[in-house]
Amino acid sequence: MHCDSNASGVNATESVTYRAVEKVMTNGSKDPKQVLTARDVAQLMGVSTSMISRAFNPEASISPTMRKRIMEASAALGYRPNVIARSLSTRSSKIVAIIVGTLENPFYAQVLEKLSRELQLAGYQSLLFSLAPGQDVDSQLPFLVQYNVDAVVIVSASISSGIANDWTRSGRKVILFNRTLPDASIPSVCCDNFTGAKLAVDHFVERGRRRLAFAAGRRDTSTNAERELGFISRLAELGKPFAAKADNPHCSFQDGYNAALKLAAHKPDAIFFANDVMALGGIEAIRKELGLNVPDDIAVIGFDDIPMAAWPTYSLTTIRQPLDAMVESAVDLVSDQSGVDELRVVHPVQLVERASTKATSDEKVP
Amino acid sequence: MHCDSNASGVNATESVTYRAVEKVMTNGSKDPKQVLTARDVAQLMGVSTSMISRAFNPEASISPTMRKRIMEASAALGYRPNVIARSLSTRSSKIVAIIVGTLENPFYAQVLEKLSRELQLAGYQSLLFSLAPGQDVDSQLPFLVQYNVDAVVIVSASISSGIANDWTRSGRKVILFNRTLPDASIPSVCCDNFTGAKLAVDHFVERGRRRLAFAAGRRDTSTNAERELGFISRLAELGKPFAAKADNPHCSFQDGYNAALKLAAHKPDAIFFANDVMALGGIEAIRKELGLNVPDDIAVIGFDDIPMAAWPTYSLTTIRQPLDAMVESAVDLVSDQSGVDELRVVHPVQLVERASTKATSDEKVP
DNA sequence: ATTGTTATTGCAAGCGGTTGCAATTCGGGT
DNA sequence: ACCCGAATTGCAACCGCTTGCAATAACAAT
Repeated sequence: MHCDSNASGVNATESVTYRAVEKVMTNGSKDPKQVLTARDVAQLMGVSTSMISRAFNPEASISPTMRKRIMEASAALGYRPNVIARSLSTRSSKIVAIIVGTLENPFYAQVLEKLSRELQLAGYQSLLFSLAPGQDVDSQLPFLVQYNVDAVVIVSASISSGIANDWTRSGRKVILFNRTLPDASIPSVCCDNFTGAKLAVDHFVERGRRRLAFAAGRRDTSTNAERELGFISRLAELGKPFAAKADNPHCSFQDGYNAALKLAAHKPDAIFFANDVMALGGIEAIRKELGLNVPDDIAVIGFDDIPMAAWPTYSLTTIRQPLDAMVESAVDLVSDQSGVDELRVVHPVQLVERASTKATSDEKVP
Repeated sequence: MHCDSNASGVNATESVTYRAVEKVMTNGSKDPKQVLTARDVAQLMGVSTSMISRAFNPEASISPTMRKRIMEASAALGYRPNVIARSLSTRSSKIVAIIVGTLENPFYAQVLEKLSRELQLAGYQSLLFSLAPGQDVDSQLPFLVQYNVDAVVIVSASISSGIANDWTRSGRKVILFNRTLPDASIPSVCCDNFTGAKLAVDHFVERGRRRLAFAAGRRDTSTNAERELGFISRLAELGKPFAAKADNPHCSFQDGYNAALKLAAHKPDAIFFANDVMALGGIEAIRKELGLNVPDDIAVIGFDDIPMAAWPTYSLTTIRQPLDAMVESAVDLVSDQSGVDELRVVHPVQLVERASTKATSDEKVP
């Protein structure tokens, strides 16, 4: 390989750039899908492909000048290492799978959006798996191994702990978002659902509500269980009676609507919904179906603080999940920066007061 | 490697299964992240890796019996070809990038959910790129080439046609969803925004509305432009006056809210919003801020038909986008089943009548 | 100048599949 | 039994990048 002049490393980026274009052209016409490879760059520069590789690997041993030259040439040529090929040798794809259920609930849409954004900032790309209703997380596992993802973030939906354990043992990371698993030692990031529910109870009680009801979400989610437990135990602590509770299969608007109707039979003056979407449904039912007023007849608190909770029509008091912080934790867990010691990250919540719990003596909301 | 007995290929699946487990075990303990490879299966069965590969490739030449044996063994062993490795030689990763803007608008959350689901059914996985507000599609391109995705579906957001062209020329597919680009020959799937807007006008006019206003969305989206054009041209056809128009930077709830207030100055008796989310914001403003009634004082029509449009409080008449059909088209384009002849797929829309446009003489909505 | 150290670089063997080509096997016809 | 073409299968060379190891270059010390 006598590869003429450029091995001398002339500083003239000019000439390099020119070659670049030329190469791209010839290559491009040969096979349209072909892009620049490390070898192309190596040949152009008169070095070995190893050096190209090392230039892009921060840990690798390579002289600063060489790295600089390569980086500049690559930039000029528009070369970027092929992640797919790289992941074959390194066994790390820099892609993480995000498994979500339905995005109907805006909270999860937000989660997905922020999570993928932050992951990208941390150098990961996200492979999206959205489960059809009733579809199991486990059903997606085969795909995950095919794509050898570095980590799996499971947002919502239940997962059989057995499988999850297998998976963690296989060296991949599994992170539960807004979910926990009782026994298993799977890292998770959640908010403090228990305390959140207590805050709701206290808020109701402080405002003179006496007949509190709870509209539960899906039975099989830890999130729901914790909120329910917080609600009930706080009532017990205060020696207050527990008006009623309704279970719901889907946590949807419609569920909230139905729950409100069902609970109405017990004449509650306050309802705590397992999440905001349900709360909105509940408010609809209370107003349109029962002809009652929120908050005068029935005060309402939700959970999540989705954007719609702030809309004037609903102006829903709710327990806010610290989404940004939670996402940040999740990303940390994925990139493993924080030690593995902290398996369960729990973020504090905050009650956001709006009109749906204005004290009875306050103004009326027409 | 004297790999004892099994080369004889006994039909007893029984024994194969047993070996399977054994193999997984030994392998697993050696390197936890290691999973079964084609060579493992090949060795166990006493065939070459080529055959394993061919068994999984429908086109390949392989005897039916052999394929059957391999498939069964693979199933028993839990082997699945590694897509990453495969894509290195085939240059087709079976992954498609979906680029979305914000998911705040539930319509796009729905699009994303369905699209990824259908793509998966068609054998693709989706790599998600969610753009931060103001971030350009082009900024994501480098990542796309790194992951050599088979196709890119751009949902929302504007894209510079130059880049898009480069990209298509490079052999990858680009598909615009709910967007078109004027000059370029980039395939797109949309609904008939133009006709949709006309339907809205007709609907208003039939119900005796005389002062129609339009609350536009983002200037730089084809979708918005088409809806606006349809609205204005239909009014012109009918010889009706055009009351007013408001532009909005983000298509958000807040934008709709503001637009309604701005338009109120022109005393419209009907407003067509560029999308549902804006329409909901508009209704809020009309009720809470202006103290007016929908539809008695001002009738409202939206566009998209998001789930919330059906909520009792809003009961929004809207132009429904045939989401399922659109997604199906997009998937077809990705998998290239349909010839490339049909570059622009346009789906018909449908007006869904709800309370927000009940004829003035009808009942009042309290 | 010579030798010892250390920092750089190149070589070559993978990573897990795919695929053109040659070798082998299998039927069938005569 | 023998030969021929078609159907199967194995071999080996990639795909684009990483990395252990050996070779070389660079530089300091004697």
